[in-house]
Amino acid sequence: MPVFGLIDGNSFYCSCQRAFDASVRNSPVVVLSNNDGCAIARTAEAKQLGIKMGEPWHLACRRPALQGVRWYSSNYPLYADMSRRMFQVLEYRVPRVEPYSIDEMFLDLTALPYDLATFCADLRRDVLEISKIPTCIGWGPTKTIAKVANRIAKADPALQGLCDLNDTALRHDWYRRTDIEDVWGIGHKGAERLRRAGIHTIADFVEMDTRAVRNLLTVVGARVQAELQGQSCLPLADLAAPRQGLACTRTFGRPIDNWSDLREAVASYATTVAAKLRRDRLHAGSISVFIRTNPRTSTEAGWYANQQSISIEPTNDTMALIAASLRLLRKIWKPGYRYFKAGVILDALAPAARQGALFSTRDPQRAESVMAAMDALNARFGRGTVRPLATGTRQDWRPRQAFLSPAYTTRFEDIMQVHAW
DNA sequence: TCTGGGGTCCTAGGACCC
DNA sequence: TCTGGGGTCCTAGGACCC
Repeated sequence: MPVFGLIDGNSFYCSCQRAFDASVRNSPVVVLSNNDGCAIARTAEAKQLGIKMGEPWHLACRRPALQGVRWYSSNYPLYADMSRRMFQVLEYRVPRVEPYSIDEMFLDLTALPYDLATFCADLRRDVLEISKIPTCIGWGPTKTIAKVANRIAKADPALQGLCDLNDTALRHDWYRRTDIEDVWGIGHKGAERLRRAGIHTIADFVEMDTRAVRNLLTVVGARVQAELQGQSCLPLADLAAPRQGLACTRTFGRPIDNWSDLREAVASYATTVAAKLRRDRLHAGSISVFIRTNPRTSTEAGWYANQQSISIEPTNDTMALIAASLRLLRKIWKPGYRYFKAGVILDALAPAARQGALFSTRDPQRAESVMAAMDALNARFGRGTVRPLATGTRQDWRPRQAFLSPAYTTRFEDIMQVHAW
């Protein structure tokens, strides 16, 4: 019988901020989405004050009850690096670890020669001590059950951050008390359908006829059911699956109503996504661009959204991707609208093995050395040090990040200084 | 003034073919 | 008289995840 564990960082982004700023260690903390739009991470104290996930922050921050709350713009380089540190601690202690998201990792706890409750308690302590991230761990015979266990560990403080759902009787006791919507893979729509069929708890769901589940929720729901019944369908993935797509999409700091700003924005999104492509040593064979006005504030006449994609000769050259994205943008752009968001999406990714196209229109070697030089300079002196002219110089459409903390672990200028005397 | 970004997987339906 | 059926491939869109 396999045993899967799931460890996840409590209020992960907030905990990353707290790790470097002792002054907020006891305050309610909130981390905002890109563009400082809404709350996407809240500490327990912030949740207690009634701050909701996804709450528009420009409204919420005025509530008198939120006086003592501290908030930050999101700082992804910091969170990604903290995630890597957490992974390292786990990798050293657990035979196999599968990173699932920035703050969650599945653990292979099968046949460990230890008492699992003691082992996991020690694991939590080590992760907290070394990577400064408080966590919860749940475990059971399948990934989906481990997710349920983790959720219970998080919700019930009496459990001290740990929950064991290996035992069948104990599991069914929790199944009776847990809403089916709280299960990994059952979303809002699925739960609504199940409710209409009289299914409310996990206990109700595991007893359903499998064909009925398949009818209501397709094969995906049937797999969730099997996993909850204790039959493992989702193995631990040793190797990260190859990436299928890569995107850079952003809401502008202010609406854009002219071609030249929009062109700059799309060119710089293409530049960002091309750099990611090279970082992962991939080529893209397809590119799409979309633009849209704000559906919340546009009248029907003022609303417009469009998208176009094309296949391209596989490349990771920034200049080629800018050229392609601007050709697409030219096709969908219409004057007279206030655009609020745009994006560049790459698909048909494949390893960037050099495969000398017979009738290539570019000089791949020249492009490659230019890109390598650009990447090296940006790695050495900071992102955006060298970038194509097409990305503009003022860039005053960039998203707002008014409450950004330093990138404590990934920028030389931002490393903390400690004074001892 | 003001409501995120980046992914994966599945299905339905159209185009095309024999 | 009589107007099919079954396969593949691709894409758009939905649902879900963190």
